Amino acid sequence: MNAKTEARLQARARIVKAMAHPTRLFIVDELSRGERCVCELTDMIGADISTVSKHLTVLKNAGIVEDDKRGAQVFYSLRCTCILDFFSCVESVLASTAREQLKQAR
Amino acid sequence: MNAKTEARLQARARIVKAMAHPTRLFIVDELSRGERCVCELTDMIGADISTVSKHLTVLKNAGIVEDDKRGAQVFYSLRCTCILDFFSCVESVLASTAREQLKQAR
DNA sequence: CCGACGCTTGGCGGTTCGGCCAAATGGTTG
DNA sequence: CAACCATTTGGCCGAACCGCCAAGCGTCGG
Repeated sequence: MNAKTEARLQARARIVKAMAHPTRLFIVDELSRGERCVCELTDMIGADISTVSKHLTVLKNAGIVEDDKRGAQVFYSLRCTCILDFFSCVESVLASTAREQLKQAR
Repeated sequence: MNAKTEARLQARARIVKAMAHPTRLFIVDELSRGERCVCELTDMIGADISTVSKHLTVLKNAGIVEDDKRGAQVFYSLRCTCILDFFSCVESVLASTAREQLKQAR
């Protein structure tokens, strides 16, 4: 495995890792319906605001969301709606697993 | 966030987490070209064989790959080629980030 | 200018991850 | 059966992750 391949894999892994958490998946899904400020997301998630803020930082560092300060509030939005394709990819795997388990049970 | 939503998010996160490592991304990419035994993958990756075996276990538990013992060897293959859509999703984000950075530089 | 609000940052404790080594398992061969 | 091969499993240890709390910082209203 050469250095170039390695670098590309790490770049990809950085994106995937940023998505690899239930709360962050929720945030991405929610932002797909429009921008939200931190407190709105915090209300929905029900965790400490600092926790949510850190999740948002992770997504921002991965280039998945962007922030927009307006007054005292910070609004987050998806930087690239193509990230939503992730969900259908994941659902395909889940569906395929479910199918397989049904077959086993029969 | 109700229990049902929570459960769905965790199911999704399990899949995404299983992909969230450079070596495992490599394995999935390699398996997209056909089944491989553990030693073949180990040669390409250049890590300890036990390390590779554990990565494969992670992918198997997530339902992404399946194993087939034939004699002393174990051949792994993708259980669901839809997982390859992941790569294009990730590449879209990377491309969009790259575009943005070019714009900044200008 | 002071207090309240919205958010981020630092830090701590606990859990999980990731790598290697060593040992165990299972299959094949002589 | 013994030696050997391919692979898995257990264990260790350092690194990374996650959640909360506390403190810091910019903004707004009075």
